[in-house]
Amino acid sequence: MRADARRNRDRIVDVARALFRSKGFDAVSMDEVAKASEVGTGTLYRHFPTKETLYDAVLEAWADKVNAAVDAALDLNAPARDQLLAWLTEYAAMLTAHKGAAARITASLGDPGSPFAAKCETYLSANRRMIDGLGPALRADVEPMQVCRIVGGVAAVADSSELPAETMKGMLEIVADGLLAS
Amino acid sequence: MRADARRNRDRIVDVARALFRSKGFDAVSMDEVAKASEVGTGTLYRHFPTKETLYDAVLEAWADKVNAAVDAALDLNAPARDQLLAWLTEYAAMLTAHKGAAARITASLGDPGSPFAAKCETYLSANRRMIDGLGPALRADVEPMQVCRIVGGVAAVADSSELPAETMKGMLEIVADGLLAS
DNA sequence: AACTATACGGAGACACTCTCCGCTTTGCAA
DNA sequence: TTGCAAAGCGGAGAGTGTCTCCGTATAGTT
Repeated sequence: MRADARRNRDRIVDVARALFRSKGFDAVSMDEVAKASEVGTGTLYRHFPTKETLYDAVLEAWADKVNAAVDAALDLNAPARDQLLAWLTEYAAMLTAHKGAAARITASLGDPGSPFAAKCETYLSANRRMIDGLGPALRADVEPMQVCRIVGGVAAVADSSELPAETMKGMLEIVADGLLAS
Repeated sequence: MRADARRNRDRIVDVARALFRSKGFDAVSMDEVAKASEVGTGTLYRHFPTKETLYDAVLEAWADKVNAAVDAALDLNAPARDQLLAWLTEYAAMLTAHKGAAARITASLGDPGSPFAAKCETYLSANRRMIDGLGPALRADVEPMQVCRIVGGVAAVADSSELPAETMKGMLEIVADGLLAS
């Protein structure tokens, strides 16, 4: 990749990240990203064929954070319920960090053709690790995909309704108790 | 309202219901509704100022069904868990009956200005009745709004990913167990 | 039958995603 | 250094969507 292209690409991602974070995915137009990045729309679309691929690039750094959160929760010297709740809270918080991200990512959970497919894999394996780590404390039949979908759904609602963390906590407690062996 | 206006309005709602049901909210344009209803777009927008108000009119008959479902679940001669699960299943099924409805309705849960505000009230009071009916079988602090949001979130995911009923059932069992007193 | 309030309908304003293609720049090779 | 092909740039505009404006037509009353 030519140096000017590299520079433009990096600047676009930085600018887009700031815009998406402050205004939400839907409220930011590609023209707006192009203008703020001081490139033409053609340049923008050369680097990112669709708006979603741009979003994917913006969210690139998440994978590392996800795995770190699993480790942190499992290392917690606390009952399984607290470990689980810590992870779910962190997981939901990451999903709602960008307005509009939770619904979009969660919706593409079963779709290998989605631009978010790689991120979904990361989430699934993180939940797999969490489930394995907690072992028999959880109900026997729980699947990573189920956790991804339930928490993703709750996070999407919280995101679109802009719920406070406190409200979120109450719902995650219900989900956590449902996931634990009874 | 003039007779021709009444006729047009009714026809628009019928046509729109069929279109939304078969193709989903997002995949149907207002032009398409107007054309299929054999009216101009101006006429369509006179009756329904926004696409969402049209959707609201299309979903008008739901309120009755919701209350009937609560009664049916409470009348069930079965353990509380089964009653709860029956209601949650029915509730989620109604939300996913129209593609795209679950996310839209659930997102407007706290917003009194939404065109779906009346429907949200219906759902909330239905869940209130269910919670009261099940009494101490449920965890003490559960709120109707929490149930609406959690089940709405799960339904929205199931809707967007077109999950089979079986997959849905597994997730609702987790939610139900989380709602029950432990 | 005349008249007026009401309703109709479609052209088009505006916003958005994404494409096409002529022009410019970069980086390599002579 | 200079020339040149490949790579990149940028913006006009195509296509599609929601929604508005306003001249025309019609229902219902007198």
